[in-house]
Amino acid sequence: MHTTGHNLPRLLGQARHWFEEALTETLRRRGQTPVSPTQLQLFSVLDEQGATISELAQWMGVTRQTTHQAVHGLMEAGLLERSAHPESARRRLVRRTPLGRRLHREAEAVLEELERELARRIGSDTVEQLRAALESSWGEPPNVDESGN
Amino acid sequence: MHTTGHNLPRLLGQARHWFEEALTETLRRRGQTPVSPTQLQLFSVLDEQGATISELAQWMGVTRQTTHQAVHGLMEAGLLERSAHPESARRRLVRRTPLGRRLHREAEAVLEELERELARRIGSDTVEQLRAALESSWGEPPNVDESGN
DNA sequence: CCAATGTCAGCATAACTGACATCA
DNA sequence: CTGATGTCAGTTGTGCTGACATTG
Repeated sequence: MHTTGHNLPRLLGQARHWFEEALTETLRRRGQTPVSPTQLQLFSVLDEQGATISELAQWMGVTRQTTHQAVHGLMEAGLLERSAHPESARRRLVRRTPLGRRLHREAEAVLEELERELARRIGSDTVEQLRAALESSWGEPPNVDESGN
Repeated sequence: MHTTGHNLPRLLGQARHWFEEALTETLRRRGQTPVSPTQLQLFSVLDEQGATISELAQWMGVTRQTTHQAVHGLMEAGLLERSAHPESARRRLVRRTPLGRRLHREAEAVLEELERELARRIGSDTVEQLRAALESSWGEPPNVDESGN
């Protein structure tokens, strides 16, 4: 693996890749509708009540335009639908279709199974510590320089 | 932040983004030669002895072609150079130029400082546990299904 | 008029596949 | 000849910015 032991961002990237590789490969082998990592991420931030494109964009940390195109792709795949927003005419509510809900549940289940498998390999306490560290409030990315920091 | 608390891959992605954002922004503000995240990754896997493109590709987990184009960009920026390989004429050794070595050292220093800052925010023991979890041997991405697993 | 929202169009980057020349 | 290596070319996906219509 050539793990130098150093370089935290690279280790984080590899870990994320481990999950995404296993998840998309599993869904693919089950013959599920193909979804990109980005689309899966959008899926995971969407709750049952639905949300607007702008809200989704904020939660994902990307632009409205990027979100728009991801939503568009998922609508074409029949996994999302838009309906009128109850509070305003210029907002549209994005929600999962029944098919989308099925895929979402399946993906969540796979992720949970992956986490259990990981716990079997490196220990459940290690996984818990990993999760705890990642869920801590890291705050904004700092400036290392003399300024504010 | 809308952290649902769940979804490990997303948490991993955010954490990696925290580092990369801070690193590239810091280097940019210092007026360093602009380098993309991919190029920084290539830099971090390259050791002092140099390596061939194929080796770099394996270490990064991408194709030879992708690696080739990243190396090409870094050569144009004057950060890498190629020399003849001592063992074979068809292989070329990729190495850092003196300028490249400077940038590499600087980036490493920034990453270390970022890790210290993170320790200040979430606790040094938490960071140590994070690193320990990531450095554990996760093995190959598993198949969740009935097959081999 | 102003601000937020959604949309369309175009661009940049970085990954991929395919094809091919070279050389041990 | 075969396989590994490096390279060139083309394609795709995904992010971005800019511009704009709509609406509260």
